[in-house]
Amino acid sequence: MQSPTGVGFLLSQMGVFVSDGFAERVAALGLTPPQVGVLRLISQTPGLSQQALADRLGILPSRMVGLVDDLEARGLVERSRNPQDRRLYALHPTERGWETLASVSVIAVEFEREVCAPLSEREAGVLTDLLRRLADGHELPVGVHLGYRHLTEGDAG
Amino acid sequence: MQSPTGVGFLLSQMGVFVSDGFAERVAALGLTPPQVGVLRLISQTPGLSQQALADRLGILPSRMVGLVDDLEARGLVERSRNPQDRRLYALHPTERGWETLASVSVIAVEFEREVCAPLSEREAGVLTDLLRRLADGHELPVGVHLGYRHLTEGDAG
DNA sequence: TATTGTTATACTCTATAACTATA
DNA sequence: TATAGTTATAGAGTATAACAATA
Repeated sequence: MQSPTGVGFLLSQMGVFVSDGFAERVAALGLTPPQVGVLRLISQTPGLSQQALADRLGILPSRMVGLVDDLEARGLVERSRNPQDRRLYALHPTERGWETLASVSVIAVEFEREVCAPLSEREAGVLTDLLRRLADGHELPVGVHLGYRHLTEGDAG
Repeated sequence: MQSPTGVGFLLSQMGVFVSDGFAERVAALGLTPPQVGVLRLISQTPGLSQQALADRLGILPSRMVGLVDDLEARGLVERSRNPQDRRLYALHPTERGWETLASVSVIAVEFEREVCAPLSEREAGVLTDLLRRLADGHELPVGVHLGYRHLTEGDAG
């Protein structure tokens, strides 16, 4: 921990607070944050294979198996074989998957409101802008959470 | 994953980025972030017992044992028995412990500079202020990192 | 021979609970 | 009997490496 009053410490502290809060809220839907991330990406580009998915999220293929297993077991995602290359799956959200994503979206909007509650609307806007410029400046991938990636390829920091 | 453009997502994403970066940098001193937290608290209130320490950081006593073991093995912290109650230890930094803390401080200042590099000095000040008001508004303990605490007592979120 | 998905295994981190020594 | 510290065990989460099916 750096000086417990600096930007670094506050970012790290708030990051854990937000991550925990979000995890707690989507747990009400029976989901974990990594599952939500996978489900969302499948909805954005339906038909993707597991490894393509794993690649984009920085998750190991072996780990993706279990995540998709769970989503399939909950009836949120469908595995269909790609007839052109029967090694690949083509992943699609089910109707229930789309509904669940809508619920996640509602939760996210509400949670966003709670997180920003101590600030005025204008201040929240300023904060968003500053954070986005930080993320851009450090070349963080847009919309991909670092917490998903594996750390074996020297990509930490 | 909330909407990958909102404050919540950005805070979580930047939080991981900063935590990883800090961990990587103090690893050069042979330390982990929890060890740094323990060492710093011992320096702030020397003579504390292990359980008092554990209490303040939200760490389990059994976990504190290993953390102090490591710090002692590296010659950064001394365990001396409290003569009034021989069940308790009194923990103090060694001279090398104080030196290491100074090095951590240098690392932290430098890292703070790197994190804020994409912003002007004035903007970094605004960001600090907004983050501090968020942390205050959500009643996050000052200077205690949530990542240390155990989650068994329903205190997540 | 290379690639997708899978499984089996190991490793890290941390919580739980039982133990000792002091009080 | 209660408390500080310790140890031993177990559980969650994730990485590594070997494997089967398909190309």
